[in-house]
Amino acid sequence: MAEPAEIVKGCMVIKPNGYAVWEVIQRELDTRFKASGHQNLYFPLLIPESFLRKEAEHVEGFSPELAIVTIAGGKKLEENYVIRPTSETIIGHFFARWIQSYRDLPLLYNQWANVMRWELRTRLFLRTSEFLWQEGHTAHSSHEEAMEEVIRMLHVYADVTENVMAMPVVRGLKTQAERFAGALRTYSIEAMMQNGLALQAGTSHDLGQNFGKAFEVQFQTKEGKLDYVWQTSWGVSTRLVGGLIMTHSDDKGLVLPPKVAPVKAVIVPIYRKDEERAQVMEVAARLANDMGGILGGIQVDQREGQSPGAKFFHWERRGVPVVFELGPRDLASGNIVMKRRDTGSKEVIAQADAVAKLNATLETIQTDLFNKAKQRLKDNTVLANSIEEVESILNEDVTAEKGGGKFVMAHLADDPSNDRRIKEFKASVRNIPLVDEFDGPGKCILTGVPVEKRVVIAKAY
RNA sequence: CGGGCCGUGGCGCAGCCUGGCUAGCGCGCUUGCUUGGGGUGCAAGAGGUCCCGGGUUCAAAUCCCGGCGGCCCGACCA
Repeated sequence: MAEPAEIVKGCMVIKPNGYAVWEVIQRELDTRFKASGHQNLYFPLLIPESFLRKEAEHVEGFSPELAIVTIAGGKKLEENYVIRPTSETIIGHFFARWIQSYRDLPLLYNQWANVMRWELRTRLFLRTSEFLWQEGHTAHSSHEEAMEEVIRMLHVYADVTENVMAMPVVRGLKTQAERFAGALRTYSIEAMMQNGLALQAGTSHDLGQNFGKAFEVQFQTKEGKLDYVWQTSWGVSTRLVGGLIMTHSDDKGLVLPPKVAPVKAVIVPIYRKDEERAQVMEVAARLANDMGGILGGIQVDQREGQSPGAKFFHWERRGVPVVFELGPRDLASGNIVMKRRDTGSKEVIAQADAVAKLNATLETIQTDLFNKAKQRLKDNTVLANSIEEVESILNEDVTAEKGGGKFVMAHLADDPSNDRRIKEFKASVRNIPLVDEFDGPGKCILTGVPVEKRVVIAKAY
């Protein structure tokens, strides 16, 4: 059916229409990675359990959700393997062997892979036990350089979510309580879904020298001294597809921004008799070719035995940005009917203008979808100046059946005890935005200590 | 690990309480005709270990016992 995926035993089956969207996102990310000097490589799925234990915080953070292989080849293993929940440890192991000198640095690697985290509660695309992702892993000779990388990749993620997926995000620093297990600092991009809930859409970590020390990744500096490398890691997953769906879709089905839509436009032919069919198909094929053809994401719906109405619904449900209707009436007039998926508006245009109109419309849809999402984010971001206010805003939303979730901006100190207090409201501190769009410094609403800026508090997926 | 619900053609379900004819409905599927500018209509047809095992009974999808599987709600999470 139209659903892009289904779930079995907590794991995801991604169907062609869902996977095609992921492929577009992959391509957009990958070209950006390459452009910033990264290379793809691949590490094993199975990681010796002992590797995990080398970084104390890391193993503590991931233990509860590990899937472990204890038997292989019919025999109990001397040492268990874990199915990778992420690859920092095995990569640390190899970095130690590959890096000797500052001349070997930086190492800028990325891997496209699947990982497994045994979640108790799964949700299609947003939280499944197995998911596809990319994980970037880099090693640097200084903390400054590593931090530049961390921030650079955060912006790469935001670039793709905002400019390709039309999904606006808040870039920021995670609180200490929320950071990646084993990292010094974690940055994230946070998106707001249509119901106002937050979705962590990507993370970028400053690993400091934690893994360098745990795996003895040392290098000789220019000055001839030994030092541990500074590492980063960053990742986004198929969760992005879920975010995309929940950002733009409506009651009729998917709505895909043109830049991620695998199929950008479909021509639905309308005819009664065979000779009409032949004439319509000929023009449809010509127009489709002019518009870019099948490789350009343009299709003619040639299926027999389906009424045009059924075809319209079919493509609408799948989120195709533009659907054309072409029938005998249009052949006579030299026109074609163009319909936008996002607004539902129909326009009769000259066939001669079809290519130009399509391209212009695709661009319009792209920017309209982004602006609409951006406006929603803005409208549902509110200030709070006391913990009571935070609570009441967050609680209001519980009653609102179709959402009403908010990004609550408040001054809050980065202290795990403060995070715990927020958790009582079934919400969390999403991040501390890089750019302060509000009123600057203030006093923590819980402790009164001075803080630089407001943090984002929200309920999240 | 707590609380609730459910296993019946591919999918969604009814039937079960109160046992009894050939196990039914919708969607989907196949074939033919018809229709076609927003889910065409008609006709014919294919498709079933009623989750598994045991028990009660003349008789079990239905009642009893045991098992297995799945879903939803809460605490962990990209």
